[in-house]
Amino acid sequence: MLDERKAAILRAVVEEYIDTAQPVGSAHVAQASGVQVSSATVRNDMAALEAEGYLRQPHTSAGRIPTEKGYRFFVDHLAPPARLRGDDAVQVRAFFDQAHGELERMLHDTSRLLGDLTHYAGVVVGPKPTEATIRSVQLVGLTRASALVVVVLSNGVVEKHHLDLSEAGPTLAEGAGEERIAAASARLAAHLAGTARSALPPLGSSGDDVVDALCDLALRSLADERGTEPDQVYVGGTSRIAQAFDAIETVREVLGILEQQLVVVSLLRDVLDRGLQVAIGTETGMANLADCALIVSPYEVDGEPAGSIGVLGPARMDYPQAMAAVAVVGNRLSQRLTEG
Amino acid sequence: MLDERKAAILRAVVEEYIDTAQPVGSAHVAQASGVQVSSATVRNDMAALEAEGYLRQPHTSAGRIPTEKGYRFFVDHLAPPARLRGDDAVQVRAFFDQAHGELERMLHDTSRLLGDLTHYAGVVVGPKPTEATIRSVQLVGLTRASALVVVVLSNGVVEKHHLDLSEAGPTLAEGAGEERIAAASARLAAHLAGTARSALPPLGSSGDDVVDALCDLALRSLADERGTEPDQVYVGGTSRIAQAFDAIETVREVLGILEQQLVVVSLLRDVLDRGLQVAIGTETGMANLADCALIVSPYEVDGEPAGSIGVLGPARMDYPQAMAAVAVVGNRLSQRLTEG
DNA sequence: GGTTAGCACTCGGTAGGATCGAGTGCCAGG
DNA sequence: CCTGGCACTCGATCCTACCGAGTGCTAACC
Repeated sequence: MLDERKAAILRAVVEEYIDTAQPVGSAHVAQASGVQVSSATVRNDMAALEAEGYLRQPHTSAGRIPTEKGYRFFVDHLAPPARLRGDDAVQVRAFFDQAHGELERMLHDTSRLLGDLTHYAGVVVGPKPTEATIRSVQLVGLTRASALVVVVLSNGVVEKHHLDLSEAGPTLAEGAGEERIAAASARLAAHLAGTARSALPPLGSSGDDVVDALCDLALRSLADERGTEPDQVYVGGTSRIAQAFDAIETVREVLGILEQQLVVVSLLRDVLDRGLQVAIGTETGMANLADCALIVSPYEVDGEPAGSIGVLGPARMDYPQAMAAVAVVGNRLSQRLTEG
Repeated sequence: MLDERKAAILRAVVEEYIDTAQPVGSAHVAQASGVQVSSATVRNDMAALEAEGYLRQPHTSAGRIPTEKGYRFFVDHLAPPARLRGDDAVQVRAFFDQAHGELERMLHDTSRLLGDLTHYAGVVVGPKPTEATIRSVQLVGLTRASALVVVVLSNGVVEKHHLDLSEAGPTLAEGAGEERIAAASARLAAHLAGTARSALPPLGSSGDDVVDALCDLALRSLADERGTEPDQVYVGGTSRIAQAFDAIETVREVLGILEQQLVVVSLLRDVLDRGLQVAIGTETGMANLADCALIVSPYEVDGEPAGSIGVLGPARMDYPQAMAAVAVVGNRLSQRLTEG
């Protein structure tokens, strides 16, 4: 563990570097509040901090910048627990007061909110669709050969699945009139209402072949999509990435990653699984994110963990502020999704 | 109008510049196929082309690069009409063969497809929700104090609207049991099925105050959201923007624009309204897109113009290839959305 | 022993200067 | 009207000198 002065010096270096993006010299640190010794002493301690792996020099005769370990120590032990800035808090409140309508839209806008608050990229992973019970099922005919299964889940999610009636043979396409579809719809509704989305019970025969075929098609479509349905991911504020980094190469890499939804999902999940709230550099598990840091938080619906939100920015991000933002938005979101 | 040789020279310059992003000198052009004169002659013609505004020199004693006018002439008169490359055609075919499921997902994936095909950013603007008739309406209770109106439109779009029952006074929240909700649901369905989404007829009294209140709440929610529902916009392949430009400043600006959905919608609409298929530089109407070009195409559902797709890239984009990609994807998308 | 002032040293960043070469405009001859 | 030739331009590149922020070390100090 670091003694008090070394910790204060590390903290000063991290804060200064986050602010200026320039290597920090001993003279600056000596002037920093909280450090009351001469620059020579600071130099000695900085050399020690470098030996212990908290700092490094980009090159001889330059100031120090934090290493991953340095940021980690800062986050774990030095970062002043922050409240949200006044007008940010107002913005969050306003957002969730006004938020309404579709879940997707809300999650999408939440990712933007995170981006706006932190000036980094906001990420939201939608709740897993399997964690809910079925509230209502409805079969709606669209054209002669196509219909839609609409499923409402208890968490407010609405799924829809296209059915191609001609797929199941000409008989079905011909024979399925309004009444038959209505019958199948009623049958499905009665059969599935209240069951878990992830466990669809098999359905017996009704005596009408066409109705049975329709129900069967719908059921199979629901079962099919269950596994293949990728988690919804919303990324807001990608342009902040271009603002946070000077090297265009880094921008390219990070944007490329944010575009791969599967990667983003597993990235957040991995970090949460390791019990982390903040992943710095290689802690993210992705080589391309070496210069980045990720702040994650799960959110809940009805007390159950549902999905996660996060912020991706440069390793030299304003951790206190960003952590506060993610925490507050996560809480508010849980609250908003739980109350109904 | 340009004589044949000048046109060939302009074409060679544009193609070379698109390829290399370097100013093109007379010697290169003289070697180009289609130009059989010496570099001195090319120089004379290039000076003339510059005087007429088709080319410009970044600085004295450098090669020429096309101006907006130069690109425009190239697109209008010189661009060889292109077919899609073989494997791209395969990719498009595979995409639309496999495409299924929700409309939103499909449009979202289409924007990615455009990005993949062209290596620029793909943009898709969703169909306007008002252009359809209502196929089915259903009211589903979620919790004691909240319910969901689910509306299926004839074009396959599924709208959902949250209702906050407590908003309408405690009476409603208390008095609305399963049966009342079902009654209201049936009443709404019977009343609205077949009507146009944009013209909701008023609803008379049913004799039950609670049911009436529920119907009223649902109807008002539908009417409310009609106007405020912004057009859905999907942008895919934003990382291509970072790859297409060297100047990080440009990347920042373009990404910033692509994040503003309203701006993107009106951008595409404006360009289409002016009857353009390609907007180059200032033709886009946005100062920040001076170095960009935009290719747009409308798509149709059931023969009616529904939305638009596009590709945003650098002014020095591969116009023939990108135009072919946008055209093909637009047609395929129309076809896919029309067939059911 | 820990702290500090002093000092020699390092080395990236910047500015000035020379050089190179791709590319031009122009002219004279075919 | 086209072309070879030629003087000229000017960004890009390389080199050098220099500056100064910052370091490590040592010797004095409390």
